[in-house]
Amino acid sequence: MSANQQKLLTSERRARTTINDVAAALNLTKSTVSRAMNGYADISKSTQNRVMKMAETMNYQPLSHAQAIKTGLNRSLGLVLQLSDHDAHRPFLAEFLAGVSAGASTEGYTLTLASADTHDSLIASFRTLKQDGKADGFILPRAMVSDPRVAFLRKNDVPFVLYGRPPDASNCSWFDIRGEDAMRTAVQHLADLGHRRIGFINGGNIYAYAGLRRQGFLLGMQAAGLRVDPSLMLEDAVTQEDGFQASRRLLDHANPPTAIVCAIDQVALGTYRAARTLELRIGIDLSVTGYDGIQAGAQAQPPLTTFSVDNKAAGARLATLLIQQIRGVAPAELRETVAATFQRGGSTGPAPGKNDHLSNVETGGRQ
Amino acid sequence: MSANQQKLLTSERRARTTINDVAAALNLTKSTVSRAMNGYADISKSTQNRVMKMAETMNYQPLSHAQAIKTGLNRSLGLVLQLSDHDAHRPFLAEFLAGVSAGASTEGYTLTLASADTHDSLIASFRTLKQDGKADGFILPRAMVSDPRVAFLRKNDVPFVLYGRPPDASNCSWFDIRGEDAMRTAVQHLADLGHRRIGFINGGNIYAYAGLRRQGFLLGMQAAGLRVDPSLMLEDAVTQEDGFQASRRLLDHANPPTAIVCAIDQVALGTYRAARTLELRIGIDLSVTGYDGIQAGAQAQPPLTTFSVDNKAAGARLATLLIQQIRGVAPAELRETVAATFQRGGSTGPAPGKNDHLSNVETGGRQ
DNA sequence: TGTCTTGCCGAAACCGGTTTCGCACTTCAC
DNA sequence: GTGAAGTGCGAAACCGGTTTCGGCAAGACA
Repeated sequence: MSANQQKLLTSERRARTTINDVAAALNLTKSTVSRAMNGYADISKSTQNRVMKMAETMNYQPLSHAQAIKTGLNRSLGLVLQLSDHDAHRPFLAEFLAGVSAGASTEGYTLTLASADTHDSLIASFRTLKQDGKADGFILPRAMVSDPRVAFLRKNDVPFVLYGRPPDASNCSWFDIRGEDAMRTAVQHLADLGHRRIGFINGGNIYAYAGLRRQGFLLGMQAAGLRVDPSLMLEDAVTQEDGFQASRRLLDHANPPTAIVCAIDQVALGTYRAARTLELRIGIDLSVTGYDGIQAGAQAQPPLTTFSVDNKAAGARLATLLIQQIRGVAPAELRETVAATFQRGGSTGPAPGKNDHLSNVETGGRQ
Repeated sequence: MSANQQKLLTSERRARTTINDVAAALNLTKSTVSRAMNGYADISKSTQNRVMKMAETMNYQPLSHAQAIKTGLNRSLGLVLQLSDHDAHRPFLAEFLAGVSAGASTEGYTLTLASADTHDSLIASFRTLKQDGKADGFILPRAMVSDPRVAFLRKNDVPFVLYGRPPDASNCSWFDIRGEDAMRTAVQHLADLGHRRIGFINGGNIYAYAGLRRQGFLLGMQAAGLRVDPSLMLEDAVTQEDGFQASRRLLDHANPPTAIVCAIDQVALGTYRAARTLELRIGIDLSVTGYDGIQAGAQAQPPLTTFSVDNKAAGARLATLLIQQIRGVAPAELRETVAATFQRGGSTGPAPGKNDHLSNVETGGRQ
């Protein structure tokens, strides 16, 4: 390469400042600079400060893949999309990914994305991503009850953080929204409105959240002093169509509920459809609550009473938890939950019925 | 490190086979192996074959970040999400990203994701991603008419591929769906059904597709021999609410259209709402077409006549185009378009009106 | 004053690749 | 038979970091 070309490179590609540049500027060797930046004990506090300051002013940041060749760590977080996931996941994806990458970038990390459609390719994705040093650890959206990703990563000692709380918590770190509290609050809210027969349509049974939300519903019923009718509790509804079918079953019940608690907004929208086919007015003849805070719920008529979830913030927290774990913090110490935000819409109203003095005159009970 | 620990590492972390292993197995030096794998001319065909075969059987693949330290290329594609993007983008994101990462992985590449909310952070994302060697090139979703990303990347000689065709095509490669053909087909379809007054609601003006689709609409009108009424052409509608407002304006027209061509499904759903408020029956009193093929359109009553787009395939193609460009193919040679798939729903029907012998008896014209 | 720590840093090896350079060996022309 | 050109590979430098090792100087202790 000619001197001219060299010069061109330096100016045009605005050559990065390397560790050598920093070392030269301080009259130190690069080994000293390296150890100073990594906080080795055998570097004096004063030189460490000098190095740090100089790195700051020279805008020096070590090249992650140059470090990776020796350390094996690339400063990048992995995330594998599963296309088989039901649609409820989709609307959040943009916010969630934005949150993850934002959280990662505040610590100098980046996000590496892969996708898988089959079960085998799922595990293979994790394997190659880790082996090729493309990811130092993984974020696992949608914790499942029996999670093959967890099994694989745990076995291979790869750091990971779950979005959700699995039943087998050993050596896991996680972030989650307390969906169970939301379900409990939903029941409370409905009970306060005078409802006594409350149905429940749970989400996907393979996911960890389903068990929690069922429990939350039961706790709410108990706290409100209401009897639980097992025939009013349905499981495993993840789409709007599922919600429609399940709602029809509940509403066709000999003694139908006056309110339905749904574990997922999409399902609640299915309840809207079911109510429409029966000419029941949502919020008057039938109350419904959801969970997730999707946009379609807010746009529905009437707006859905639900619990909104900040998926962007969740992604950001997951990223920082994972980074801490990669840096050595024990997984069991990295567990966090936050509450969902109750969002009252028009889909919940006073319980209808003859013995309800609150009910509107024109709102007769049905049958 | 003790010999024991060394052994442990080797067995447990299933040490990768390195270039040295391959060289040793063949009694060659690693420099020869490297040049053989990279197709240097000064390596004989026979040794190249031997090396390739051995690499295959030993399952050797060079560590991308080890190469990157010398070459600057990391075998990873960059993609920066813009949260400000309107919602129409969201439902496709999962498929699109899955397509990109799938396309990338077939060539041994991975996908690096970043996000930005402000304009400044957008360009900054590109800059740092490239400077830190986290991305060899970029995929730019949603080409804009005046695209700051393009300006920046072009100036800095960073490879990129657009999803969409910008007006200033110089030195750009792209993949796109021919939305203009779809608009033309939509008009043709409506004209065949007897419609003569056809409105048009275009999408976001900042995006490159808007100009193309408008042109397609006009071509369709011309081909059908229909007069274009400028007051029936509206612009810049990207949300359902936009579509509602625009549709109301069209339907409140003194001489309203009997059909509306929408450049976006979300907007078409807004037309549904507008029609409902005027008690117009979609597909009977008013025909509507969309574009995108979102799920909500298929679920609407009646199902939306639209043009569906395979975003997963698009993502995959974009990835391979970008990889080719990174490998040296000239950008101008990497341009591809495909057609959208016409999907007839119930939202388009015979034109209503007194002089239409096809119209159902009970379907009177309005006014 | 001599020796033994201790603190602090430089020298050099190393990570897994790429790339330049030069040398030995053939091939060909004369 | 000799020189020149061309072929095919090894040796070694290099990329930008990390990590081990060793040594010097200052202080501690006897």
